[in-house]
Amino acid sequence: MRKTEQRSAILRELQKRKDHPTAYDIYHTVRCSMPNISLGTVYRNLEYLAGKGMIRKIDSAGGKKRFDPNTQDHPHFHCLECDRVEDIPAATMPCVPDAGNDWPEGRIILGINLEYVGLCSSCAGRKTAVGHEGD
Amino acid sequence: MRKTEQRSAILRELQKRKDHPTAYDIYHTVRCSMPNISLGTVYRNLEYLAGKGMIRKIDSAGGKKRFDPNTQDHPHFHCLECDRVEDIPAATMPCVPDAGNDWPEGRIILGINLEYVGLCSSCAGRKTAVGHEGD
DNA sequence: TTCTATGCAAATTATTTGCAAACTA
DNA sequence: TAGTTTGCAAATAATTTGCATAGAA
Repeated sequence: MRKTEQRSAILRELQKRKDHPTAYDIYHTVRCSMPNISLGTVYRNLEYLAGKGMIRKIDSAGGKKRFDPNTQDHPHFHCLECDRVEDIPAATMPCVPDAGNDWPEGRIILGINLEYVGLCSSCAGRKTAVGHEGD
Repeated sequence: MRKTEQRSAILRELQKRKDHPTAYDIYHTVRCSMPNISLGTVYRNLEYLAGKGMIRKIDSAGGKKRFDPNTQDHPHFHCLECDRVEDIPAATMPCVPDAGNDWPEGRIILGINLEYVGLCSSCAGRKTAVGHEGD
């Protein structure tokens, strides 16, 4: 593992964000201070860092992969309206039957992804407050 | 909504499977009895049926979308080794705080996706039974 | 110097879309 | 007949990969 400006910049950028950026999002931002960085490098580093367990890759609904600087198991919330992904406090994680150990039928659970889908507060407010059901 | 042979065949095929096929998997199978069906038709119908709530689309880890004839909220298990997706009885679903209603910070929860990742029984057995950690 | 990481572009993979023809109601 | 659905192929979108060169140890 070599320490490169690119890798540091990518990690630093991800860590300062609370939204859950895609590789392209990171690329787009890091590019401001590092105009020559390539999308491929961003993808490679994000993948690398996730492999090292320094960040977490989340497969949220919607196709694209997103990244999270928080490597601890915690739920996410995906808004169907604005497509944003928010964090949900880990306290609401399911009552996992022996995560990390054997489990029903001999499986070995290594991780959990819990995603709630629905409408975020802004989008929900916009729909229920006034009563415009008809969108 | 018009009833076409293709749509029926796709739905029928999905309903008879317990694995969680991708659009291509369905296409590949349905093709045996309906050689001219196109991938586009499979994608369109799967999307259509999911929209109608007749089947469920699941965004599992790994990039491709998979489909499930069971529309009820229930957990899935994704094997990191063989990439298979299995069903987990709904009984192990998390203790959801008012799913379907408002929730922390004004969100409205419409659905839940719970995915456990790890090693399925076969893959787990292969790794722990003999003690071949190296691989 | 040695070998990893980068930039760039081409290559893949998954999914979507346009359009004329086929088919259902 | 009227309007939906299909097949085919081209178009997108997201991600990966090959390769020569720049850069870190």
